[in-house]
Order: sequence, then C-alpha cells, then structure tokens
Amino acid sequence: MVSPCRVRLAPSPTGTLHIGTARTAVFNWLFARHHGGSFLLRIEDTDRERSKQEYTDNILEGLRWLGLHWDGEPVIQSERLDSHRQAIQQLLDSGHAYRCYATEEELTAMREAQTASRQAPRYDNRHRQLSPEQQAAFIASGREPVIRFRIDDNRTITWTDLVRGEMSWSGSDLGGDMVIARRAPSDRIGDPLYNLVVVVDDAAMAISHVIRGEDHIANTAKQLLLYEALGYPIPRFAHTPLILNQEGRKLSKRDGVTSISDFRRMGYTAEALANYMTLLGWSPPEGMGERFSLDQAAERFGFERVNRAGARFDWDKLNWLNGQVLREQGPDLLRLQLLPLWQAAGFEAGGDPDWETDLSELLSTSLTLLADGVEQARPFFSTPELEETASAQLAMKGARPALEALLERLPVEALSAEQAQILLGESAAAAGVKKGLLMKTLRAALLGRLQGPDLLASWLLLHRRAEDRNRIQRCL
RNA sequence: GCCCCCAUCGUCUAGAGGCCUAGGACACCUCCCUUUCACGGAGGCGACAGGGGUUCGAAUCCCCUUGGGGGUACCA
Repeated sequence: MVSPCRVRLAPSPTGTLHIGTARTAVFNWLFARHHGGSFLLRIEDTDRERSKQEYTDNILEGLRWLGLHWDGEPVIQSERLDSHRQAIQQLLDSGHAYRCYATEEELTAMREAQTASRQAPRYDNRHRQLSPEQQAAFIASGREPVIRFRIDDNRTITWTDLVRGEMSWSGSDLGGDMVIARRAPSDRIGDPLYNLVVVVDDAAMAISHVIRGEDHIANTAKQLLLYEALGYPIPRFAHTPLILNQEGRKLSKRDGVTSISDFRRMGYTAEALANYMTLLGWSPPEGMGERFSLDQAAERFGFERVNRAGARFDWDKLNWLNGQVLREQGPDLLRLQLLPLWQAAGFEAGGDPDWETDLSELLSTSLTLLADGVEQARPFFSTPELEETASAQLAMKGARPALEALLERLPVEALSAEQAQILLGESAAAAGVKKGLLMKTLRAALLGRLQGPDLLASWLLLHRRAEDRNRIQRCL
C-alpha cells in the first residue's frame, strides 16, 4: 500500500479504561489489522486537573490484557505543548484566530439571555474585530483573553463518514467562534484545548482514519475547519455507534460495572469480552458464527457491517460467551487460570496437577465466570457443611444404612468408574433401597448439597485423595 | 430550546425492491440426553413504530408523525 493505514486510540486518563473506549479500541485495532496498518496510542492528558498516572497505567494494562497491542510508544499529548502552541500562533498569524476578552460573567449572561428567548446558546463573536485601542483598553482593565478560532456561519461542512455516509453540518450550528486556548495573559498562549490538539496531533502522527464514537460527530465538523486552516491533509472519519445501558442511554461510569478492570476482576475472560464488544455494533459475515477471536474478526472486519444505531449492553450474552470461552480452552488451561484463584481462596492447590485438571474438567460445564470455579471447587478441597436439604436427605429412611453398606465395601485402593457403579448397586441392594436414593445420599454426604457436578466423577475425584471415607463416616 | 444521528423479535442483529410465510444468536418455554445441576441436542414463543407516497411489487426508496439517542464547555 502506498498510503499506509494509521489509526489511533486517544483515551484521556481521567478514569479507568471504560468499556466504550475499549470498544473503540477494538474497532481501531480490527481495522488496522485488517488493512495491515498501524494502531497507535495517544494519551490525551491535557486536562491536568483530572489526569492521573494511575489511570494511564490502568488503560495500558487493560488494552494489553484484551490483546489490543499498539505500535510504537504511546504519544503523550502533554509533551507536545510546543507544537500545539505553534499551531495556535500560526492561526493567529493567518487571522484564523483572535483573542477574545469577554469575561465568564459576560458569557454566562449572554447565554442566559439566549436561552430565555429560546435561542440556541452560542458565542456571539463579539470580539472578532477588536481594534488595537479596544484591546489595549481591555488589557489595561486587567482582563485576560482566551483565543478563539473563527467559524464562518455561512460555511457548510461535509464529509463522507465510513459508517454513516454523507454527513453535513452548518457552520452556524457550531456555537460561534470556538475557544482553542484557555485564558492567559495577552502576551502568551494559554493551555491549548481539545479540538485544536486533536487535529495537531492526528496530523503529526499521520493518522489516516479517525475511528471514534458517534458522540464526536459535532467535533468532527469543528476539526475539519481546523485541518483546513492549518493546511493539513484530511483523514477519513468513522463514527461508531455507542454502547448503551439497559435503559438505552449512553453507558457511563454511573451504570455500575463499566471498567475493563472491573470485568476482569469479576472473572470475565479477555477473549469473551473482546468478542462481545466486537459484536456490539459489528455483525460477522454469514457463516462466521458469533464466537470468534479478534484475529478471526480482523480478517473480515469492515465498516460496511458496522451498525448505525446504538447497542444496549446485555449481560446474558456476555455471560454465555464467557462460558463458551472457558469451556473451549480445555481443562489444562482452565486449571492454570483457576489455580491462582484457588490459592487466593486458601485452598490447598498446586500440588496435584492431574487431579486439579480433572477437577477443572468436571467443573467446566457449569462455569459462567472463571470465579465460579472457586465456590464450586470448594467442597473438593475441604469438607463442606451439610446444607439443610442434604441433612434431610440423610434423614430419609434407609439412607444411612445404605451409606454404611457402602462404607463397608469401600476399598482403600484406586476405584474405577465401573467398580464404583457396582459398589453403589450392591450397597443399595444390601440396605434394601433404590440405587437412586443411595446416589442422592452419597452426594449429600460427600458434597453437602443435592446439586452439583456428576456424582460418579466427583466421588472418584474425592476417592483419589482419600477424602470420601471420612466424609461418609461423619454422616453416620 | 437548537443541531445532528438512529428506528426489524425482550436484547444483539441478518436483510442493500421480488429469494421474507422476515433468518441467526442470547434470554425464555418444552422435550431428549442425564437417577441431580450444568453442558450438549431437538423443537417452540417472539419483530419490520405509525401514516402517507413511489412501484406490477417495499422491512428495503421518498415524505410526515412518533419514539429513542448524541451534541450544544475556557472537559476530553
């Protein structure tokens, strides 16, 4: 390819990696991968008040965990201040920008008046044509200016969005001349603001495609004007649908679990989460199915199949995917993932890989979250209390005699599934009860409850650790 | 308020004028497998927001209505 595809994710470190940002990352990554391009990272930390290093760390870690590896070193926006100031100076020199001395109070009053007369609040461009004398007067009175970029009300801004097609925006709906640098003494350039820095940095990074959420559509119109004024080549834009909460609103931090680190902590796999985020807005081509890896998705990814409407977040489907992933990776890998969780829970794990792998296999079909494998494994590591239903089962007529009969026949040495079946049959017969009753009772004695994984396999597992005898004994 | 976007089962979606009696996935229900639960398998329930056009023919194109969302900062 002559013109390489270069995309970027530009998170601002004012919070942990949000699922919306992560999904944008997924689409960027997928697109870059599909086209053999680069996926770059830029940390937008120009809001010094709210930006924190710990958030940057969290974001980087989350992306790595998801498998969304970026190319090169992340660009730190705050380190590019000089370039931003230069661009602003250029706009000042070319007459595209000017200093505005209006005070916060004046602007607030203006907006209130506009709102009162049911007009759209907007800056009225009052300081666009200040004479040197007027400026001097404002400065003399102690006022400090912001720097504004001229927006021609008569302009119509258009672009072809990769997701939405032809887009058009009227300059008059952009709210008047926009602030590109914060308030500062008139002989200086204040802190550059978002729309300006994004354009300067995207151009400097030679970004070819800007892929971001649809909440940025209005910004795109403003930024296009900036590209033009600065003489930069214009990238393509793709505005993806938003992830919505159960109520259909844009998902925000207030909706409970929205951080990637939260999902991770809860026991979701990166594989399932990435799969699910991809599905939220992109539909795989016919025959591909809905369970796929990022690499598989990258082969087929394109904006033609990205939906335009927002998508509600659905736990059920994520849960289903997570169970799928947990099961398909096989018992060995599952054990490896479960092991640290078991150890953290205080289980005596790590000493018997074969046994632990078999346990993992046994539990796998009932897992939704990896963390489910902790509570479900607990009765295999330590003798559980008897639940009420289990006690009731033990109290049933013939239950204990059948257990006793089984105990008498229970060998110390290894037990095969066939032998176990025979033992069960014999013991039930000896006690004059049905085999089913004994099985139910044995489950109660062994695991303390009436529901759970396959009885025979569970029993055999406990027998291998010589844990079955004492558990039966305590119930007699 | 103003601007922009969006609109198919409860949810995610397929559908680019006749392949639609609208397909799939999750959820839900039933059955099978299984002396439990789960997994798995087989079925079932379930949608084109409404109204006008255009057309021989519309879920698909146009308009209006309604509904939903986003934006409207000296945040990003």
